[in-house]
Amino acid sequence: MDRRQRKSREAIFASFINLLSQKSFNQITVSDIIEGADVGRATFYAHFETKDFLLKELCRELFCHISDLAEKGDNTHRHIFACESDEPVFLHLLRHLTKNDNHILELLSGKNNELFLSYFKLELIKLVKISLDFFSLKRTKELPEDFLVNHIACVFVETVNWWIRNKMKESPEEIYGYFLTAVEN
Amino acid sequence: MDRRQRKSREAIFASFINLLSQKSFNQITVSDIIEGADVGRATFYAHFETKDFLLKELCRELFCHISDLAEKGDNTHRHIFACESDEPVFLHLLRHLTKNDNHILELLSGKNNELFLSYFKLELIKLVKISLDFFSLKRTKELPEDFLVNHIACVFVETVNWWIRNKMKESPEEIYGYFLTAVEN
DNA sequence: TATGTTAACGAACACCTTGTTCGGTTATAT
DNA sequence: ATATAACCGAACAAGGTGTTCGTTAACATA
Repeated sequence: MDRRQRKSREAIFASFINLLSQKSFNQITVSDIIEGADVGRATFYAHFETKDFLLKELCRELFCHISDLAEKGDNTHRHIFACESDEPVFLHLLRHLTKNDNHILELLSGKNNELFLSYFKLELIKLVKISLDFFSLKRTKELPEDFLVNHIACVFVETVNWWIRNKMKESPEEIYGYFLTAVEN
Repeated sequence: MDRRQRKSREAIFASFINLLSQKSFNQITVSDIIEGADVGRATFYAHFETKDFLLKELCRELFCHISDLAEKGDNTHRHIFACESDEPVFLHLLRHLTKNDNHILELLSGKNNELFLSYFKLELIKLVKISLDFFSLKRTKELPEDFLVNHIACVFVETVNWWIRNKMKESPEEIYGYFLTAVEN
């Protein structure tokens, strides 16, 4: 990809992420974004069809890591990134959060967290569906499977949300413990 | 309140609710609303400061019932409405949903469900906080209290969400059972 | 029934945001 | 060195926002 393209694209993303931690998505205008990115109006529209598409692209980049995990489909996994661990996927995700790749913490705790949490949940559902056996729940049989999948994904998302809201004082391991307890493993 | 005021106000709400089940909130314009309500532009702004305030008012009206429950604070309750029952609050709420007061089902299942679910959750947290003793959880002590409150409220909201998404085939009692199982009571 | 008040009407308005266009300029790849 | 392709910046129409104001009609009260 042309260096100019890359630069513009990244400047737009950076400006967008920056604005997302200040204003709500609806209040952010394209003019705000291009001003922050120091990029011409036409350039913005050359890269992204609309503001909504920009958001979608951002989410895709943010959560592609989870999607990768989901495609692997094993509980202890190895993937593209540097991390080559054998710990459970969900603990692994929590550990990733502490690194704050791509400013994901700002996004998940900012004014628009609902927005990103719902994307987060969508990806998680795929992941849970695959690693369902990992959860040796006592009462798996009492609940419909898709109810259970949805339930587990929600509990994880909300656990993460709670963690971030409370300044992430706890360690990934502790939070992982909370998650397992809450989901009754 | 002046009958004219009431009529305008209700026409605006009705038009708004109708639009909410078709378009996403951002795409709905004030012009759409006043056209549907058959009301002058100036009239709209005499009633509501902006479109966002209209949304807030709507949520307030929708969930005031839950707030009332929360203020009572007892598990088996009696309140302003016709229903004078002694069943658990959460089962009671589920039963309310089947009546679809104020088109709440359309709102909780439409394109903007995230919007209303988050308001729903806010109110529920108050309710859960008060009726926490009702949940005689085995491991209450293992988790921070506010984590637990948040957790229970989320599980209820997501149970409701799942129920509605799946066309509400189950009875309120069944869903209540799912909820208790999921939250491990 | 008569009267003062209050809300709705509707048209106009200034202002802002969106998404597009176009000619000229500059960086990039080979 | 040259062709390509991205960027700039200014301008544009279209459409949404929130306000204003004179006029009309419904309401409450007596």
